[in-house]
Amino acid sequence: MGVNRQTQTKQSILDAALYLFHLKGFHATSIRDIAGKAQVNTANIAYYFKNKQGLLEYCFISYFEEYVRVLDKNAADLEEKGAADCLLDMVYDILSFQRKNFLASSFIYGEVLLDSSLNREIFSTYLMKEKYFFQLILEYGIEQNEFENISVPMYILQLKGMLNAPIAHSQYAREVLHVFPQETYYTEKYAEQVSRFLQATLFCPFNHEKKQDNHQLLLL
Amino acid sequence: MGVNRQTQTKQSILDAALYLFHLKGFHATSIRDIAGKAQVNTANIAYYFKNKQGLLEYCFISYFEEYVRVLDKNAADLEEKGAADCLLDMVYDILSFQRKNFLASSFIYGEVLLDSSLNREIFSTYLMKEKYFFQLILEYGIEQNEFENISVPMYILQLKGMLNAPIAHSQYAREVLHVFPQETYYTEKYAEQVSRFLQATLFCPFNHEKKQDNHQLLLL
Amino acid sequence: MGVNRQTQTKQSILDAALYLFHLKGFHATSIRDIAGKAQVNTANIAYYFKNKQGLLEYCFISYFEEYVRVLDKNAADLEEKGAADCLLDMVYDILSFQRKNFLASSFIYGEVLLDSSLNREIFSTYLMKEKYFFQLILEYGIEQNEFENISVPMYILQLKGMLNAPIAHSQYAREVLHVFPQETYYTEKYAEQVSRFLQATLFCPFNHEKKQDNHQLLLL
Amino acid sequence: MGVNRQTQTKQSILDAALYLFHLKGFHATSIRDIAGKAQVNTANIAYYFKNKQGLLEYCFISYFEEYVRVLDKNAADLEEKGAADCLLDMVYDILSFQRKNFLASSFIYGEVLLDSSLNREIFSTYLMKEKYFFQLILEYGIEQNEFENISVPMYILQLKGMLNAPIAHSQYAREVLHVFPQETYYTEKYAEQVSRFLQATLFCPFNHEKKQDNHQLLLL
DNA sequence: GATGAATGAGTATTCATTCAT
DNA sequence: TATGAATGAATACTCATTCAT
Repeated sequence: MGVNRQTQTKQSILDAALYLFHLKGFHATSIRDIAGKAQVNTANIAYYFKNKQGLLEYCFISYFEEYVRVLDKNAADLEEKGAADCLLDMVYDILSFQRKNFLASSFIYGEVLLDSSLNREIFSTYLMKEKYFFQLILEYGIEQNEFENISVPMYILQLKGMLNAPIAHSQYAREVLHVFPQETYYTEKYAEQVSRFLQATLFCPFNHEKKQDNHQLLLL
Repeated sequence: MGVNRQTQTKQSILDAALYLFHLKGFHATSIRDIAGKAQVNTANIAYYFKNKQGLLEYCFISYFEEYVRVLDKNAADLEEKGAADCLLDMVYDILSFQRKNFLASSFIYGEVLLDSSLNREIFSTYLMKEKYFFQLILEYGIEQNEFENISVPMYILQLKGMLNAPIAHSQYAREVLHVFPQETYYTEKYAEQVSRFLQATLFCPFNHEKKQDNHQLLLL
Repeated sequence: MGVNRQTQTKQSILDAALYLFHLKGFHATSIRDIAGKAQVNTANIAYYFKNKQGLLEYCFISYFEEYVRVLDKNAADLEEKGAADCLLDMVYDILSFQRKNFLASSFIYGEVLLDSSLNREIFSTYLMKEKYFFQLILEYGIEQNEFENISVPMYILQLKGMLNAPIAHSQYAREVLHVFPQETYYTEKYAEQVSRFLQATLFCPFNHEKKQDNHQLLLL
Repeated sequence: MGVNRQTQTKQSILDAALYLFHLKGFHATSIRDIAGKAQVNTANIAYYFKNKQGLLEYCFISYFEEYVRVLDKNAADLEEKGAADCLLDMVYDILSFQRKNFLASSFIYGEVLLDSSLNREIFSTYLMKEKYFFQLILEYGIEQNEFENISVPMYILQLKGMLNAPIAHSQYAREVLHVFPQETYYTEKYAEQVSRFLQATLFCPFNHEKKQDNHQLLLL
C-alpha cells in the first residue's frame, strides 16, 4: 500500500496543480485549492515538494525534460534525413507534444512572466537547448543548400510564434475561430499549414517538392 | 492644479500597474506594490479604479479600444487599396502598435489567464472584432482572386501566432536569440518577414509582385 | 438660498443617518453610506457635525430633548390630575412619542436590525418557535377557562417586553435604578412581579389564588 | 492534548467574542479584538468559524438552541400542570435562562452598551431624568394612597420593558405576531393594555374604576 | 505517510478624516 | 457653503508554512 499510496497522492497533487495553474495561474492558485482538488491534506504538498515553489519547479522540469528529449530524438537523424525532412518531422512532433501536454504547455507558455530568478534560470536553460536544435538544423540546411539563406534568429522567432499559436491562443481558437487545437485532427491540419509555410519560405525549390511528398506519407 | 494632479495620480498608477503586471503578473502584483511604485497612497487605487479588478479592466479596455481603432482604420480602405495591400499595411500597423504598447501587449497576451468572467467577456468581445477584420480582408481577397483559397480560421491562427511572437516570446528573443523586439529596427525586419510569409503562402502570383513592391516603398 | 440650502443639507444628512443607524446600526453605517443616501458630499458631515461621533450625539440629544419635554409636560399637572390619571396620560404620550420617532427610538433602544438575511432567518425561526409555545399555553388556558379572553398577540408582546426588561435595560437598571438583574435575588423578585402581573391581568379569579400559592412554593 | 486544545481554543474564542459583542456590539468588535482577548491567533477564528459572520451565527444558534429546549421542557407538562402553572414556571425559567446567559442575551437582544464614555453620559443623564419623573409620580401616588405600596425601582423596570416592547421587538411584532407597532391603531390598543396592567397591579381598588372611565374618554 | 491545529505575514479593501479649492 | 482629492490607519480575510501527533 505504502508505495502505491505515495505515488497516487503525489500524482494527484501534480494533476490538480497543473489543472489549476492552467486555469487560474500560479499565483491565483492556493495550496489549499490544490489540496482540495486532489483530495489530500495540505501538508502533503510540503511533504512531497517542499513548498509551492518546489511544486512549480517540478512541473517545469518534468515538462521541459520530455520536451528536450523530443527535440533531441529528432535532431539525431539530421544528416541521414536531411534538414528539410528533419525540420518537418520536428515541427510535427512539437505540435503533437504540445497537444498531449496541453495543460502544462498552456500554463508554461501562458505565464512565462517569471518572478523568481530560479524559474528564469530553468526556463533559459531549456530554451537555450531548444534554440540549439533549431539553429543546428537551419544552419545545416543552409550550408547544404537545402534552405534559403534566411536570418536564423528571426526565422526561429517566426516559427516559434507559429508553433505556439494553438497553445497561446487556444481560447481564441476555440471560442472565436471554432478551431479546436486539442483535437488530433486540427493538429494535423495545422502541421500541414506550418509545413506549407516552411516549403514556401525556407526550402529551396528543388528540395521543396520532394520533401513535401515524403512528409505527406509520413503524416498519413 | 486640481485637474493636473488628478490626471497625474491616475496616470502614475496606470503606468506602475502596467509595468508590474508585465513584470510579475497580475496576481503576484499587490496593490501596495503598485502604490509604492507610483508613489501614491494605496487608497487612491480604490478611489480611481474602485478596486484591483477595476484597474485591470481599465488596462484591458483602453488597450483594446486603441487596438480596434488601428484595425478599423486599416480596414476602411479595403476596396480602394485591395486586399493584399490592406493586409500588409495592417500587419505592419499591428506590429507597430504592439511595439509601442509593449508592456500592455506583453502582459495581456502573456497572462491571458481569465479567472473572472468579466475579463473573459471583455477579451472575447475585442477578439471577436479582431477576427471580423481579418476575416473581412481574407474573404474579400479570396473572392477577388487576389488570394489563394486557404482555410480562413486556420490561416488567422497561424498569422496571429506570428504576429504575437515578438511579444509572447520577447524574453526568449532577447536572451536566447539576441533579437530585440522593442526596437523599431527589428519590428521592421520582422514585418518584412511576415509579409514574405503572406506573399509566399497567400497572395496569388500575379498580384504578389506588384503588392510587394508597393509595400517595400511604404516601409522605407 | 444659503440658509435654505444649509438647513436642507443638514437635515438630509440627519434623516439619512437616522435611517441607516436604525437599519444597520451605528458602526455598520459608514459616513459614505450616509452621504450617499443624503446625496451630499462626504465632507459636509464633517462640516456640520464635526465628525461621525458628533452626528451621533446630535441624534441622541435632539431625541432626548424632545422626550424629556414630553415627560415634563405630563408631570406638570400631577397634583391637579392625580397620580393615576397623570401616569395613564404619560404612558399614552410616551407610546405616541416613540411611534412618531420610530427610527430614532428603535435605533437608540438598540434593536439589532439584522443586516444579513441569514441572521434574519435564524432569528425568525427561533422566535416563531417561541411564539408557538406562548400561544399554545395562552390559547389552552383561555379554552379551559383558566384565562381571561385577552388578545393573544398583544399579550405576548407585552409579556415579552416585561421579560426582556432586565436584559434590554440592564445598564439602566444598574446605574439608574440600582437594581442588579444579574443577581439571583433580583431575578426572583422580578419573577414574582411578573407573576403578579399575570395573576392580575390574565388568570380568572377562581384559578388565580390557587395557582399563586402553588407557585410561591415552587419558587421558595 | 489535541482534543483539549481544540476545544479550549474554540471555547476561548467564543467567550471572548460574546463578551466583546455584548460590550461594544458586533460591528464595533474587530476580529483582532476577539483574538487578542482570547489570546489566540487571528487566523484561528477563520479556522473554526470560517469568518466573523460564522462566529456570530454560531453564537446565535447555540444560544437559541438551548433557549428553545427550555421552552420545550416547560410546555411538555401543559395539560398535567394546567396553563397557569405552566406559564408561571416558564416565566421563571426564561428569566433564569437569561440571567445565566446574560452576555449572550444582552447582546442578542441588542442592548447598545455605548462604547464612548460621552454617549454613556448623555444616555445616563436623560435616563436619570426619566426615572425622576416616574419616581415622582409613583411615590406621590403611594403617599396619596392612590397606589399600592409597590417596589418603585422594580415597578419602573417592569413598566419600562412594557413601554419599549413595541420598539425593541418591532420586527418580532410585525413578522411573527402580525402586530404593527408603527400604526396608530395598534399603539392605542397597546396603550389600553398597559393601562389595564396599571389598574390591575398598581391602582388601589377605589380609584381604579374611576380612573379607567376617565381615561377611556381621554383616549376617544 | 498523513493529518488537524496553529501561526505570522500577507492580501485587498474600507474607513473616517483632512485639506486646498 | 460645498467639493474632489488624498491619506493613514484599520478592517476582515487568506496565505504558505510548520509541527506535534
